[in-house]
Amino acid sequence: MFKEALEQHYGFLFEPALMEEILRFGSLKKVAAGQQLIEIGELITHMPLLLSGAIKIMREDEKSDELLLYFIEKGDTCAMSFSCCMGGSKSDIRAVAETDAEMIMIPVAQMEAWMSNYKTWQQFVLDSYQARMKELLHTIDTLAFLRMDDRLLKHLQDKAKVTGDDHIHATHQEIAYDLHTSRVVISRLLKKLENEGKISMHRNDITVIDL
Amino acid sequence: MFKEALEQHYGFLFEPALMEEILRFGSLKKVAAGQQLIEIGELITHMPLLLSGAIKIMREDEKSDELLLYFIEKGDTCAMSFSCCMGGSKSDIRAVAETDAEMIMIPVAQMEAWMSNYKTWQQFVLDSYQARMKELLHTIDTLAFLRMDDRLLKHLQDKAKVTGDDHIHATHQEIAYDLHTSRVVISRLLKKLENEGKISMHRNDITVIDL
DNA sequence: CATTCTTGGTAACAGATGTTACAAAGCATA
DNA sequence: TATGCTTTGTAACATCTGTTACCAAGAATG
Repeated sequence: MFKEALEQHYGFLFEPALMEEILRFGSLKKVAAGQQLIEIGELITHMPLLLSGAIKIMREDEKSDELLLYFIEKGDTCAMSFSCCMGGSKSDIRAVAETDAEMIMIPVAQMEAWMSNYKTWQQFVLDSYQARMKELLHTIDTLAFLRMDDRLLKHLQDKAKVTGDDHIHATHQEIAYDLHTSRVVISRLLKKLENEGKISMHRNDITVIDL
Repeated sequence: MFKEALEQHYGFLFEPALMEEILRFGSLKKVAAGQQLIEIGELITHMPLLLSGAIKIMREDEKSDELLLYFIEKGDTCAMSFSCCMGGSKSDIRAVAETDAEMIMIPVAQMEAWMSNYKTWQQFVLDSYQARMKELLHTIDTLAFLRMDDRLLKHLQDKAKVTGDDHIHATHQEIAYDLHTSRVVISRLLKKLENEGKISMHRNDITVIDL
């Protein structure tokens, strides 16, 4: 059962009666790193409460160009999934497991009921919206005000943080996709960061020194 | 009184009892174009319901570099002001009247009460969040996937739309601030757009042809 | 060991954007 | 009209980012 993990991450947020309901209607979902959770345009039927691991949220344009928006960690949920559920609309984003992850999936019907019946749930949903909004603003700051070298370093630091490991296992090409640039640009800037002593590099392994 | 305008833009959204309360607790605020409504870091005590005109929402970094996030029009509200109010936190954005504008200001205390008591208000707040989230995603798409010439044209089109006037009265410098670039770049690209027949230019007046 | 595939390094170039500097045009006002 | 201020045009250059091409190092496999 996932009772313990739920208690640990959400027990202080939700009232006992609501915890009961979550246990009753929620189902545990385990995913492996790299697995896709939601695709753009897909209808969302459940909302995830993350228990462990990290999820990366991506955006894509018509030309299939990608961009990493932000990571979601334990104790978080995806407020966008909520808004999509409620409105019966389709997902604006793609969600991919960054690490192995566990989450509780709540069906739409319950969410709507809880919104009226549980003050703590209402607050949780509003807080989630606010948190995601802040993340999006942060993403905008990064895009508008930083150059690629700083964006890259920040990305590596973020990635080290959510995985809890200062060793990053990713190819230059994968990083390039996240930041919406080309592999050559990433290789060039990584070399520069290494010369500046902020990272060290080996094949398929970047160590973030400047955390 | 602002009863008529309120009925017109929000009557179909809110139940009669809630309309009553809005009339009782809300106060009308009129602002002139260019006037600042909210500054970054400021504590927010009221939430606006826009009746007429348009508001532009700006972001700023530590170096006082600016960026236009999006416009708010009649029938909209600023979901971020809501989240700030509820959390008692400070504003992440600056709001400036793009045109003369009228709005109803709702005090924090009422908003919180209505959230529990009026289903239609709850829905309105959630819809606002979703709408603002979509705007932010749109802003991110623009920053990540478009080059400056397309961003500029899009900006001019947006501006024409919210003011309801295809003549834009702005200096190149002002446009440069909104898009976070330099005046020279804007002059260069405007000239290019003019050559392409998408706009025509005179001093302090750009006419958007390609709407 | 030889071969193949993946990954990373680098050069050379193109294009977009940012910067500085200066001139010219338009507007306002003495 | 003369003067000064604001706004715009443009050249020249620097820098950043993206693209293409090719090679080399490392890993995997026969």
